[in-house]
Amino acid sequence: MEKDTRAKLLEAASTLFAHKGFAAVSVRDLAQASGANVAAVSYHFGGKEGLYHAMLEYQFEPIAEALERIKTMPPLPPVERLTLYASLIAGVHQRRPYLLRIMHGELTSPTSGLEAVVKKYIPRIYSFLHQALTDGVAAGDFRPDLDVDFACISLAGILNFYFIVKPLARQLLPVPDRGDEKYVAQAFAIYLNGIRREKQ
Amino acid sequence: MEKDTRAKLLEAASTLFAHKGFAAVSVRDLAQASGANVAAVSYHFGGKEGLYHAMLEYQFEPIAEALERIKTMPPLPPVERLTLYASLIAGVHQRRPYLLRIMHGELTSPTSGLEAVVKKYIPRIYSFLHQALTDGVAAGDFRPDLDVDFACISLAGILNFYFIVKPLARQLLPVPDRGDEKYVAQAFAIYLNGIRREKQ
DNA sequence: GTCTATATTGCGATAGAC
DNA sequence: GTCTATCGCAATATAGAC
Repeated sequence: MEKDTRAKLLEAASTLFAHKGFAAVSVRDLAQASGANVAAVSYHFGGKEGLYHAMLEYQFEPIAEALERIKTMPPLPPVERLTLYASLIAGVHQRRPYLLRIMHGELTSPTSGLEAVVKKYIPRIYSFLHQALTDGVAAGDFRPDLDVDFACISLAGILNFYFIVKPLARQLLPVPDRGDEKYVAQAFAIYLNGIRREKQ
Repeated sequence: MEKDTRAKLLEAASTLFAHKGFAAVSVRDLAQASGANVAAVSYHFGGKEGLYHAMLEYQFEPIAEALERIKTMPPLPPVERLTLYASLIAGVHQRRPYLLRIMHGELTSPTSGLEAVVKKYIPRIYSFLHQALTDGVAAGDFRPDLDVDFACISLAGILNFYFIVKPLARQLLPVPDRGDEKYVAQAFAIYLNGIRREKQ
């Protein structure tokens, strides 16, 4: 029980911060949920904020890995790149079920973690989408009048939103669980179909 | 300066809660931002939570009005109903620029306000979309294999996400401001084009 | 590395003067 | 209806024993 107090705190921090936000979670909550002592947070992470930032880095780990992997890949055709993004979102959500909630928590209610961690990753994801869409327009795959900046936001929105509302959707709305892949498949199909150049 | 202390508190509560979330805003913050006294929050709203709920109701006012208006309207064709929803989102955002942020704050980090206020409105909006999509599939406007539950989430996602990230997009990403209507027009076009039945 | 005990600060709420 | 002063409590953080 020595070294993995850190891991248990990161785990507890992920679920608690994801569900209630930074300000609504106390160090005592974290200690209790993880089975650690209150002092452990300061000892291992230098305080609540340090734990929060470490948790953010932990959550973004699969994103960072994926971005590195993509950099070493041979360039794909635009549609394949967008498809890769869609499957990336779904895949990352399997490994880090709270990442999207946490990230959007940072977007709606920014804390110091936005500057410290989140701002490192968002622009890189955005650039990837932007480039794919720009290339796709140039190649004639997508509508020539497409506003690429807006189209990036649309893709992120149509995919991310599902994972954010999913926990509450099942309690608020009559949405049966038919699987994340099914949602992503249909949403991405709608999007891709929507930005494609009209067949003449 | 008698009666409108209430209004000033509601105004300050809207911006502060929208930007930082319920837990991160103190009664002292609210008093200072509104020019009111700390005791005014308890006097007028029975406490911080009461003010928060009143603010939520105030934010949902345009939604409530719109839902009432729609109930008295003759039934529209499915595509028109979706179009109405899209323009409703844009129009409401003009009157209540913080509504979508606040609502999604409640979705990612639920407080008592979710049960008390938000849960009244979400299912009614969802039903409206669900019915329009179901009718559209039945009428042959939309793809017959469309999963209507998922398609509701997709439409909300593609539209709402923009308004949520807008404030930060301008600081994080190279997205120039080309107007909300332009975003909504393109995003809705993508969505509608995406769910339409393939021309044979 | 872990724990208890404690220092300090800030919180929400309200009693009571005006 | 507004304000000051204050109560009681919970927050983060840490000193020091183990």
